Amino acid sequence: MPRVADHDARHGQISDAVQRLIVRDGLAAVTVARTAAEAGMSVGLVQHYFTAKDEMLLTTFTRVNERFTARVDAAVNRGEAEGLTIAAMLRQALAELVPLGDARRAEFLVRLAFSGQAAHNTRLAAVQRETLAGVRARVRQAIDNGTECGEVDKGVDAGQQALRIVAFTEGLALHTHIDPGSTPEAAALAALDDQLGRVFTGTCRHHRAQTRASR
Amino acid sequence: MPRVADHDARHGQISDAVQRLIVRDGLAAVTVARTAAEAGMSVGLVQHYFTAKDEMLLTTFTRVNERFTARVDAAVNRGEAEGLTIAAMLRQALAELVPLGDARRAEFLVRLAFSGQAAHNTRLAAVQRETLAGVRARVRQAIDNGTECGEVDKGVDAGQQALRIVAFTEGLALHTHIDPGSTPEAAALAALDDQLGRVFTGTCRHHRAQTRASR
DNA sequence: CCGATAGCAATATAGTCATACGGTTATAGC
DNA sequence: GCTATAACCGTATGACTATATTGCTATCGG
Repeated sequence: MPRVADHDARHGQISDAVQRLIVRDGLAAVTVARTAAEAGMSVGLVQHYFTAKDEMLLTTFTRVNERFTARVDAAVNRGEAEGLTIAAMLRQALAELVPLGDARRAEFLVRLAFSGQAAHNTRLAAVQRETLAGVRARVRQAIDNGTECGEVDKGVDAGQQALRIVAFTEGLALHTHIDPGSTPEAAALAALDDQLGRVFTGTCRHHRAQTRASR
Repeated sequence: MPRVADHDARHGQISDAVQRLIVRDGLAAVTVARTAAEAGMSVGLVQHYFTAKDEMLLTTFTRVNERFTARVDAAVNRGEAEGLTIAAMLRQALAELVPLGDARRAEFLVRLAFSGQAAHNTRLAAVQRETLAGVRARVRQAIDNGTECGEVDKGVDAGQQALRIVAFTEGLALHTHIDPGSTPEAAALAALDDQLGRVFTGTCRHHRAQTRASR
């Protein structure tokens, strides 16, 4: 058969170009011509890999969310490996949502840009909803583990608290972005700690935290 | 002089049309031609009142934010008139941020749509930042009043808590929008109550709450 | 009552956009 | 080495877009 190309790599190149454009100039500035230029390829090639612009954006959003979820997972695994308390581990994981530093800031801008579109695009909305559900599920699992372990009081509703913790974190992230002046890094993280401290009130009985999520 | 028109009324008609378009089809679907049609006037007339599309959008965003802030104030005044506790009054005011019901949902969608744009438009960002600052200031004032009155413990940092409460509320609003299934109205309001309950722990000493903001 | 001017409309213009399409090149299998 | 076919490019096309422009109309001040 004819010559072969690494489709996944190409999709990645294009998605990365889209993300760079969004971060630099906003979602409205993303055109397929500009994306092609940014990715260093021709318009025709972008078309070859994405039948329509919609597909390109959906794929980009999906990939961003996957990477985002992977970062949260990585933070969880790292915390676990380092033998941190569940609360400390959650803190690291949730800090991934807040736009501190270039990487997180870029990711946040992309997710924010798509938030507006998702309201009128079923497929984008689904991706967004599932990502949110995933983060909530992980936090919920951590709280459950905390309950079993002793860091969390029995009787707290894990699902309810997970919802509140994630909501708080996202609001904090948004405000950090809108007005970094009155929400400096230290204040944001302190707020996060405080919120977590209201749920994680105890100390783990085991000497090693068991935080493996079902996944 | 020639015939006169009510400029403010025209601006209002056009802004309202823009808002309806955003709610129905998203910010990307807003064109001056469609706006004119939605407002029931000619393209030329829209141009007569707004020198550029940017101006039109900025004015729309400004008006939405003013209305939004006014609603928060109205809720405060209403609570005050009804002799509610400061906590109850704040609850009503903050509930205005959450997209429950058509009016609040529409307003939320418009604010969300502009959030993405504000990241790359200084003037939109300024409006957004000032609106946020206004809401925070009102919450802060309420907490200060609560401290004086006895509903809030002395020693709580009003600014810090106001920041956290507003952030939490906005996160809750966002999640209510993204996934109303797992964030039903009752759950959102309960979460809000819980968050407020962590700051407003006491009871007012005076028989009438003093909640007048400086403004 | 009249003319200057704001209000208002219709059309022209220049540009951008997503997408279609025709063509070239390289290579995997035979 | 031939050939089918994926990879890839450049440009054409037609739909929109924001905005400029031109001109008509109604009415306020004198």
